[in-house]
Amino acid sequence: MSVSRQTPRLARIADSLGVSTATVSNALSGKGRVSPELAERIRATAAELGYVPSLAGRALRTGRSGVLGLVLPDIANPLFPQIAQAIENAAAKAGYGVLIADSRGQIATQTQAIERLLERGVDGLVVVPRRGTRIGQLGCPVAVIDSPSTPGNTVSADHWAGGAELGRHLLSLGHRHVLLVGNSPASTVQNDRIGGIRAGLGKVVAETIWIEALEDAGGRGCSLGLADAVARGATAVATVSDLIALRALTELHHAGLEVPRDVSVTGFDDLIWSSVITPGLTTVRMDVATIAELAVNALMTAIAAPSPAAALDTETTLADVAPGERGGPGRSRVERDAVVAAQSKVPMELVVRQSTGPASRSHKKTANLTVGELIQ
Amino acid sequence: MSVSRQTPRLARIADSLGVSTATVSNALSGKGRVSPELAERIRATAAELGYVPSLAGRALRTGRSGVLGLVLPDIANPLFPQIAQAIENAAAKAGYGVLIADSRGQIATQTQAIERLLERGVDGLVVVPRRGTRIGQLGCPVAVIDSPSTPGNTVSADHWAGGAELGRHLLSLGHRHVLLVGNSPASTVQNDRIGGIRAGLGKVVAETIWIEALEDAGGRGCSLGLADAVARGATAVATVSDLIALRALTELHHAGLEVPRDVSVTGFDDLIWSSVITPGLTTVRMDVATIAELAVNALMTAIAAPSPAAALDTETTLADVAPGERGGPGRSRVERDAVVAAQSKVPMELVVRQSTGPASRSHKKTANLTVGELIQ
DNA sequence: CTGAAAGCGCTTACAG
DNA sequence: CTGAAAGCGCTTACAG
Repeated sequence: MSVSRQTPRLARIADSLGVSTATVSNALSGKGRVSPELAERIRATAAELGYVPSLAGRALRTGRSGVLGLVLPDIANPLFPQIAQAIENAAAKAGYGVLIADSRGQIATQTQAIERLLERGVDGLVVVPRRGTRIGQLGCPVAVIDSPSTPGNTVSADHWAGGAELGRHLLSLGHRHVLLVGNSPASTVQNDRIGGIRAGLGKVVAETIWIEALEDAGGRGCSLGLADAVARGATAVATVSDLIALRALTELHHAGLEVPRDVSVTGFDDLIWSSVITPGLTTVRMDVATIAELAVNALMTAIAAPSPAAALDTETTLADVAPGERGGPGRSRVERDAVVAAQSKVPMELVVRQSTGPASRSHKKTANLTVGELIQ
Repeated sequence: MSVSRQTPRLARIADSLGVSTATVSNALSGKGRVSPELAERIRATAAELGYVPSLAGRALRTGRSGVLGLVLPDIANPLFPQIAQAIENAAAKAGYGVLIADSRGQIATQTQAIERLLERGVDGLVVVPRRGTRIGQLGCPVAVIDSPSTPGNTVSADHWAGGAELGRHLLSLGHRHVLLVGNSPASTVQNDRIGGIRAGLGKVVAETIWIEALEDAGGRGCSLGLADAVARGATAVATVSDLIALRALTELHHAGLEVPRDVSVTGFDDLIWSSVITPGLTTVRMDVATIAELAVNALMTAIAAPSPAAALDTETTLADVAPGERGGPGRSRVERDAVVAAQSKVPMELVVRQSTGPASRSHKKTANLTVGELIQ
């Protein structure tokens, strides 16, 4: 591990070379106002001295912190690590740091989280909003990662297309009666996924159940009635997330139904354990890296541009800028105010594993008794 | 959502009240050098104007960024969300932000991640180190979250005690032959957990298998030989993580063994889905909130103290401080250099669910055939 | 109790 | 091509 040492400042480099700090700054930032030779010498000394620029000084002068904020809805969502990693990655590439905040369940907390990040002077915000929340003008560029159905400007996976591909997959396996399982109808992501699956399935009978509604009636962790659905003729259970798929898998198992022999099961997200379990879960994966890159790049553009992005937004608060406050260092953040304008959809990828198989009608109701149970 | 507005600076408050910025600063920071009445008026105007201090200005002046860095080993580890949330939470309480970085698989990346955070001027670092990595002197206070067996200064869950409690639980259920499943013998956390379980089990036969070794031979996702172990007389499979437990659960299921009737299964960590599956997984939960608080508080102490914490560490690099560089704003970070000294162990909590039950010897080998299979 | 002044480290017009 | 100067917003001795 590196041994700590006295971090020299710009002035020290300037002193040791007998030049001005301005020249050192120019040389290091590569703006080309310095002769190539001098620039080279300066870079060499900087490297030798182990110079690390003070972000605080730069931030104060430029009015930019070099930091992005990441606001997550429910950190308990296992998708979080993927997103956080991808964003951090993309941000690092752009030379930015990532400050995290989560809105832990509460809707009010989301606002506070954003507020905190804003107070810390983030240059931009990546928000994965809570269900039913809309992110408005915030005082800095914002990229929203959500469903494409979300009104406003977002970057997201094409949940609908992913669902459609999954639907076609099930259709091609001969499934003609599919049970769709979502968690909350308030989620646009889930609605997109279900809508896509339905479209992919075409005329296939597809009934949808929402866990939230079931649990309101039957209590947390209540049965999803999967065995009943199978008894009624369903040959596949398509869920909107791997987490729900896991619950379905075990409920079916508990009912003595075997996957995929008796019934196929699918998820969404390709969470870490989806490939570990037996049978492996057929699921749909989003390209988080690409989504993160789009979001971060959009922010970078908005941050770099003085205000053009804001011009694309009708609700921009440019008028709020006090006259005589324009330009110069430390200029109001309002001028860069903008919600990232590009609405992008990133394709999803179907991952077929063993949890889906041909629809079979041969399944016997008695299959839910094991030999052991018969003997006892 | 809040409408963005021109953020006024200290001077504006000072101007509008006809006082000096020094007085405003003093009033707002509550250092008590201002008459109560004036202080009150200042606070009122600040609130009215929507004053938000510039962290950049403060950072530059005080030499402190108000930000902590969080370095995570493998962000894919599902434990990450819990830790990240807990740290963010604890940091927010202390008025600190959290900058994330992950070492994505590579060991070298961990060093880079730390470096990046350091360059951003974090005041302290919380590191969950990669297996086999040791975190040395870094140039700022560091709190390591790992196993208590890790040499050096750490805060962690008492994995050993948690394992012991689990072992006693299995013992009390009558288990006399337990299979322990770990991932890598290089992990001190896993060794602690397994050591604890063994201790709790007392004289019970306990064999340990390491997945890493198995997969080196049998390939990724190979069988863990659980059914064989059961055939040899094992009545319980105790794993070092819920993720492994999930794999065990499905492998056992696949082999036609029923949990907990034929064999009990336990995990560690109480991941989100552990209560969702059927049967619910018996596991051991760490008090992440407490761990995070200890880590953050330790950092706060080290940050506040000029250097005392460093004095506790024999490897401190105090000697590196250039003479004449002590004290004053912007003073070298080296002086605050310190690895948090307190080695703390936080108790873990056993969560008993349906995946563990009494040891039963009555299990029939034929149980892995379902009626359906017999008929076909 | 209050204020004038200095300075943290940087970048950016502006002059030369 | 290079430098002197100003200033981002804050806090902290130091005087009064």
